[in-house]
Amino acid sequence: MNNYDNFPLEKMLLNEIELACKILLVPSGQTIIKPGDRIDYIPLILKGSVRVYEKDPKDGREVLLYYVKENEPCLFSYFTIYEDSNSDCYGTTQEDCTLLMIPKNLMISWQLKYFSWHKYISNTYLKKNHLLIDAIKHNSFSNLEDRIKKYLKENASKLPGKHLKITHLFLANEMGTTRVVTSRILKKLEKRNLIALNRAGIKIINLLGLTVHCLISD
Amino acid sequence: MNNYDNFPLEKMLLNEIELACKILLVPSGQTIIKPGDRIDYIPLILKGSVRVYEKDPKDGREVLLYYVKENEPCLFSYFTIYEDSNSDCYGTTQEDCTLLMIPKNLMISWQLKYFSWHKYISNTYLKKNHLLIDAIKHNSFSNLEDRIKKYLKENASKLPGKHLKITHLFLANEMGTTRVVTSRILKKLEKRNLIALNRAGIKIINLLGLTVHCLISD
DNA sequence: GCTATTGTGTATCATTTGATACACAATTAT
DNA sequence: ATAATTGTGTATCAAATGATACACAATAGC
Repeated sequence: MNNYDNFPLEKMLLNEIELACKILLVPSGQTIIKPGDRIDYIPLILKGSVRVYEKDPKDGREVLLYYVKENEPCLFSYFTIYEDSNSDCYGTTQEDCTLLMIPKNLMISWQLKYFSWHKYISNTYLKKNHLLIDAIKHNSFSNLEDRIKKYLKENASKLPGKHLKITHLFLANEMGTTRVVTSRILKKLEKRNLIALNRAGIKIINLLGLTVHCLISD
Repeated sequence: MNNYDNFPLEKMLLNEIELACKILLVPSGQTIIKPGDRIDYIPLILKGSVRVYEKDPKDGREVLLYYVKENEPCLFSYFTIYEDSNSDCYGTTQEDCTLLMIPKNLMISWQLKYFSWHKYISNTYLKKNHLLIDAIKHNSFSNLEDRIKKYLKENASKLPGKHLKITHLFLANEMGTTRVVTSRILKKLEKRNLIALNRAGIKIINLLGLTVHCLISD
């Protein structure tokens, strides 16, 4: 009946949550946190997703850190629980979001009081940590083309018609590069018949295993 | 009197530690963990430091994730506490190390029983998380030259004579690139009188703020 | 309808990084 | 002492990426 009782948490904790937390509805595209913001509440995403990223001090180019998805707390802000520091990243909703706003001070006491909460938070940590490590590996190991291919595959696989409705600029930001470079690579992929491009987005035709080397030149 | 009582932990917990854990002495350069290894004990570094990194499946090039330093647990292995998965990174001692080996199962119960332990572990998490984020930003934002400069500055500042005793190959691995590229950039820095090179290592002469742009061409 | 904005294609050039090959000096092993 | 190994310098070429500029089509706003 509550929309936040799909967590693996004790009933008592769920009661506490209901008493202490408020629910916030945020439309898509809203920046809910930015560098310098003070954090008093930890948003936990009940519905939707949030993109966490930073910006280059010089040219404003974005660097994607990770996404926070459904039933996950926004740990970018959790970093500030023990010390009273402020955020140094951006968090922008990618869809319409339902956020459970948890008062910061309760987070700690719950960790000690409820094992389920402790485990839940720890696991989210671990997951995000793995994502960060993956990002590092991916940035270091792979060239842009492979990274774009992987991104397209991962994000389009479940979509109807494998059609990703994003712009080249958005993809460029996801990759931490510029629009021109992205368009160039996308065009190259289209010429090889791996994807189809049009103004509505990118349609994935055939992106097989990660390192399928093209034997036919161009 | 114990060499692990410099943690901000309760006396009772320290007693438990003494009862349950063994101390391991590991010489420098030893790989204490590698991909596939099963983890039953969490090493906590009492003395020394451990380099945590992964390797490119293709050409074996290394990617540095972070260092674990004194009084920190090796969280690369902590990832495997809740699930029984294995390591997927390397951990190599950089100096002679004294490790406190903590049985995996105790980690969880202590987190709930001792607030000091919980806080200690959480803070280590947060620190490593920040390091990972820094690594991502640094890989994306900066070119090799800036990254090398930053690395030299950070690592040589406290050394006698600001003299770093590392080889070009080692530095290349730290940067995730090849020896030739590293030598090339180091030579460039030497020509600008920022560093001095010799077989014994790299001596830092003058590496000022990160983005001091050189106005004199070459 | 017309105009402004947004998204895309593409050419050109510079820079960075990577790959390979080779020379040579210092150190270590035998 | 000689040979093997390790560490470094450097030249050459290729590939990837970045920067800039411009054209043009689709869309949105008026």
